[in-house]
Amino acid sequence: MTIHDLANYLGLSIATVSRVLNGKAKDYRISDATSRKVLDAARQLNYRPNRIARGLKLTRTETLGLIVPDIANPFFASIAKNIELEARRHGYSLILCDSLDETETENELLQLLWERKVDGIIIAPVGYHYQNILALKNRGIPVMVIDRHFPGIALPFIASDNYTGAYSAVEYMISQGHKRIACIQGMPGVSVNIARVKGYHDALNDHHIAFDPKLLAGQDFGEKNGYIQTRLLMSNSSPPTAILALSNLISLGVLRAIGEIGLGIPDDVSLVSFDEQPYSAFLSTPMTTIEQRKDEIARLAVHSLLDLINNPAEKRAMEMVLKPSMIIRKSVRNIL
Amino acid sequence: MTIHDLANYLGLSIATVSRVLNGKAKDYRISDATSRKVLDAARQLNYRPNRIARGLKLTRTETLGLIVPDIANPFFASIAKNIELEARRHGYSLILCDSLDETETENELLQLLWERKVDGIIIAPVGYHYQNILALKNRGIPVMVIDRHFPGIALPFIASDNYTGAYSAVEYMISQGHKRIACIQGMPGVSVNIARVKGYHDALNDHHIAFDPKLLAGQDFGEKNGYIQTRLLMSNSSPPTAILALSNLISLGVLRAIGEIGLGIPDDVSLVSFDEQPYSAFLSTPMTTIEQRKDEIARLAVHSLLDLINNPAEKRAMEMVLKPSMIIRKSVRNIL
DNA sequence: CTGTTAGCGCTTTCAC
DNA sequence: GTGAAAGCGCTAACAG
Repeated sequence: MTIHDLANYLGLSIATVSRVLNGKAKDYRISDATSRKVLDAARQLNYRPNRIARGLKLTRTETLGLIVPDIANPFFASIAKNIELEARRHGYSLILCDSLDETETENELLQLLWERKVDGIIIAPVGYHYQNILALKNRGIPVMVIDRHFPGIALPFIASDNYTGAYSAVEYMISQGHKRIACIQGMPGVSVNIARVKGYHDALNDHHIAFDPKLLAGQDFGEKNGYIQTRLLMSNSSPPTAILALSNLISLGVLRAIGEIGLGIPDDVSLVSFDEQPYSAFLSTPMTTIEQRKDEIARLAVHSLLDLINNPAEKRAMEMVLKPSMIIRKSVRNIL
Repeated sequence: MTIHDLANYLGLSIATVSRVLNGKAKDYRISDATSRKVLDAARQLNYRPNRIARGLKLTRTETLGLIVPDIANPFFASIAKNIELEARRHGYSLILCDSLDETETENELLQLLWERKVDGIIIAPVGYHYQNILALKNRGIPVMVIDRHFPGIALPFIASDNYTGAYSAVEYMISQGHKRIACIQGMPGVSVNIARVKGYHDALNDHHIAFDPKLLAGQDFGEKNGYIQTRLLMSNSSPPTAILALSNLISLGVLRAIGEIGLGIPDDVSLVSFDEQPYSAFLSTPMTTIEQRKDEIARLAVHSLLDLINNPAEKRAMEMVLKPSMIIRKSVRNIL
């Protein structure tokens, strides 16, 4: 069932049919009678336009690409959901790509999305490499970077104010009497991580607590990293009394390690984690977390991207930073 | 940069270029010299075929559609990840669609994927309505149903043995001395739910425990449902000593309710939940769960679908059922 | 061994 | 008010 079949059936030309179907009947002064006939027949025969053909002709696919480091991570899954919904509301479909947190895979994915002629890309990058993202943008395909980003690079982004998030978490722990506060970080060199570590560092500094390099550990946002670093940290001669985990997965690793050692939270160690999750309140100890506005990040990403797509003229750099909030539960002990 | 530009640049015809690029140099006895020149130029000029044009010509887009009820649910997020990875490994991209667990949305999505000419569809259906899925299959587009399915309908599916999962969970609780075992179910009428409820029912029966309709409650797989039903159940004149939650989200609701009432797990109520999660071991009480082979479901779904795509002749119905396993932790108390 | 050409299904300019 | 025809970028049948 092509537009041709439909035109034949109606005894009209495909041009007329196409015009009616695209709501351009008025523009071409097509008679109401014809219009109605076309619409009725289309419904009757259940005609659906071939979007591939349409895309080729219009050089516009009404498809967006989404690249995330790990769609199984509830943080990204939640963002992906909101992006899909918002995109669909505007007539766009989403091609989902998981980069496995690998730069090389990410680059292949970028190529792929180019070949597939998506109208725009939303990417939560691995974070080490922006060349290919920039290259794509320069080839004319609109890009929005979310979460991890590249300060100083002309790539529009939406991110949380990670610095403030970490700063206030540490300040809170200090207010509860903690002085030996460890930080288990994600990937060093990645903006999100840099900002959080700086927040950690500055909060310590501003409260006249010397920064102990031994208490800053870790190298990625995964669970295993949280586990290993906690085991290491706690076997230290003077272990920390509190830990700041820079991701939801890391804190799961902390939990596993602490449990295995036979210690308790917050009795033996206090914990604050980035990324609120549905289960955060129901953990062995309800966890104090730094929550990001996932829904807002998604909504803004789609809107800004569509804006970029529809107004390619405006080359203004967009940088949006959202304030996170702290949800205080019971994982930090007052030791004053 | 089209194939035309490339051909012009090389002083060759687009046919030759196309053939080399598609690895058909041998078939057409194209000289090695020409071949090499084409390949080199393609790399040099960073030529990438336009997949939209290719798709139109070949009536094959190398794209799969994935419809899930809720991509933010870690169960589906995890499946989606494995599907995306496996599909990509075979050269396919994935269009992600979230049906919001609504039949109407699901139907729109099905239409959309048809318009977009995906080569195949993997769908975790809402579960109430199979007509449109069947219609699509009959229109010639291969479909794989996963998770919830439609017994007796000619739609290939991959699912867990939910009956056995529930049966063994209940049997285990009985072995620990429980007799008043409640079941908080998901959407009634949905295959997954029916099978689990039947397993619950039969296990009770086989152990000579009368089924009490008051102890079977709930109407969807969400957290809120788990919460409400638990509150209701526990305010009963003779509350259950154990609860079987038919989804990961439901058990989160149970946890919230039990906490609010001021009771403890497993001291006051025991709990077994479907769907193992990364956090299951770290909850207030490490939770005993029924684990499904998410990776295997994903892998099989992609392989079977590609099989269907490549061998449309074989119309054999595929029905694959995977055994779940029980992970015993500490959420069930022995009251013997 | 390589080139010419006919579409895939659609939108839109130009013509009447 | 409507239609004919060009062409989006690609593949493959046919021709040599």
